[in-house]
Amino acid sequence: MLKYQDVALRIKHMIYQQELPKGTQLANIEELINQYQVSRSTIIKALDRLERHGVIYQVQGSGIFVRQRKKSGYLNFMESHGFTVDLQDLPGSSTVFNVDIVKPDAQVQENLQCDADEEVYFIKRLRFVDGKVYGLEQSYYRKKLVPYLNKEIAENSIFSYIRDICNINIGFSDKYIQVTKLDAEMASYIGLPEGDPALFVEEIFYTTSGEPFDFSRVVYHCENTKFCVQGHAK
Amino acid sequence: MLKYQDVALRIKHMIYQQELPKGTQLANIEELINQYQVSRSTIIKALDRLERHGVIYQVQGSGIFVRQRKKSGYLNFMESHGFTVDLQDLPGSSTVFNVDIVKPDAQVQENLQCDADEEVYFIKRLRFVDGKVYGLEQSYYRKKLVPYLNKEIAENSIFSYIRDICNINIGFSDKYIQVTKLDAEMASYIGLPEGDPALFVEEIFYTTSGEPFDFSRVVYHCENTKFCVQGHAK
DNA sequence: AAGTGGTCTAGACCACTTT
DNA sequence: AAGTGGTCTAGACCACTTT
Repeated sequence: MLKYQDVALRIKHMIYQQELPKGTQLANIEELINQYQVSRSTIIKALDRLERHGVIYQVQGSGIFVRQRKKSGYLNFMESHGFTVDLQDLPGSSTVFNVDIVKPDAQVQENLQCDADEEVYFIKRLRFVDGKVYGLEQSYYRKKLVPYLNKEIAENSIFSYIRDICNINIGFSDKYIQVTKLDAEMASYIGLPEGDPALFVEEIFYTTSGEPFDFSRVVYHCENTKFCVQGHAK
Repeated sequence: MLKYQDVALRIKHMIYQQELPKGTQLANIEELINQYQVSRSTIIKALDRLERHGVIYQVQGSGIFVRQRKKSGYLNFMESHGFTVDLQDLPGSSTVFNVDIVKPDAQVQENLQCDADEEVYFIKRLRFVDGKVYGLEQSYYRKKLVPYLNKEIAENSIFSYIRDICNINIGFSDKYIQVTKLDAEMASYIGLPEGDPALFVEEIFYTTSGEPFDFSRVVYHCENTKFCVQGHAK
């Protein structure tokens, strides 16, 4: 584990375990250097990370402060699929309908940057958080990069499997977001009336080396899913 | 202007002006050090910024590459209000209905962390991008921090005014996102049928020193606004 | 083995806020 | 004037990929 990651984690845990309220000032940089026995740059890198994740904010000339935690009941929009996992994660599960090997249609080809004859896994599953439906996911994985998948894996976390078993490093993603009305089929899966509003997100996931390995479409249940994004001008 | 900001901008401009396609490899770090005559750390900080903004991706041991640009027709969700402005910005305008000084109700008090007797500006405006309605915005600004506002300012960019004239440094924000159905009033403003789906975003903006100065609610036109988020695991 | 990005350090100096 | 975070440098060494 890298030093700056370790320091960032320890500071984050300290804030959450002690339940420091928003606005609480932390020790200054000199003190943090002594506490963690690392260089100034390493402390600054750790603090930068925490700032970008909405844990703290730094004020030049003044100090380092605890930021307000997101209101409860909202999912973290940036971490909703695969990226760094939060501390207070809610329990999730899935009902899997399909795990098929198919040929990609034109749209999937374009998003996964692959040919018509390259095989891809197609998985359709209903996802639950805390016992409630939160969305219907339909995703395509390139077999070339994810050679094996089955129902059991899809019932748990596909992303942990991809990371830990396939040794794929997840690098970045492009998310495309819009709002739609549920059609009859979607409505029946989600358990809401046809025509109800829904958030529709298409996302392409890339490995750290820039290869797309997953294209997914998710329709979110409009009542059970609300999101939060803690942004930063930096 | 700071060196790393300058270097980041110059690299970004270079990529966009030369229209380098995705996957194009840039010069390596040693060469960049020579080209821009700054230290290794400054180059790395500049590249980090570009990576987080979705312009490039770096692969350890391999190189620095141009990332795919977001598909056209999608607004940048992270920069949709106040933060760094993109190059290819579309022209925006607003129709302003109210610029009133009011006392905050309970919810506004909570979000702006202020008392019931503190005065706030209440502004209601319909926003257009590229000639099309994209949302109805209702926002509250603390008079203590933004002492003066009028219709003319609200017809243009309130955030540029706040930054450049009020000398407020915009630091970070909390966004809360959900999907709803338009009620009769919203529908008439937006120009869509009642009951149509809409994205509803509440956002609290803070100064760099952590004071909330703006609480806003925006209802987005579901057909005219689609968003993109280019995320990164870092 | 050579090339490329990433981490980490010590230290000088700058920018901004608080006393 | 003192305190606090931010920038920038030169350089050693590590991790990973390509040749």
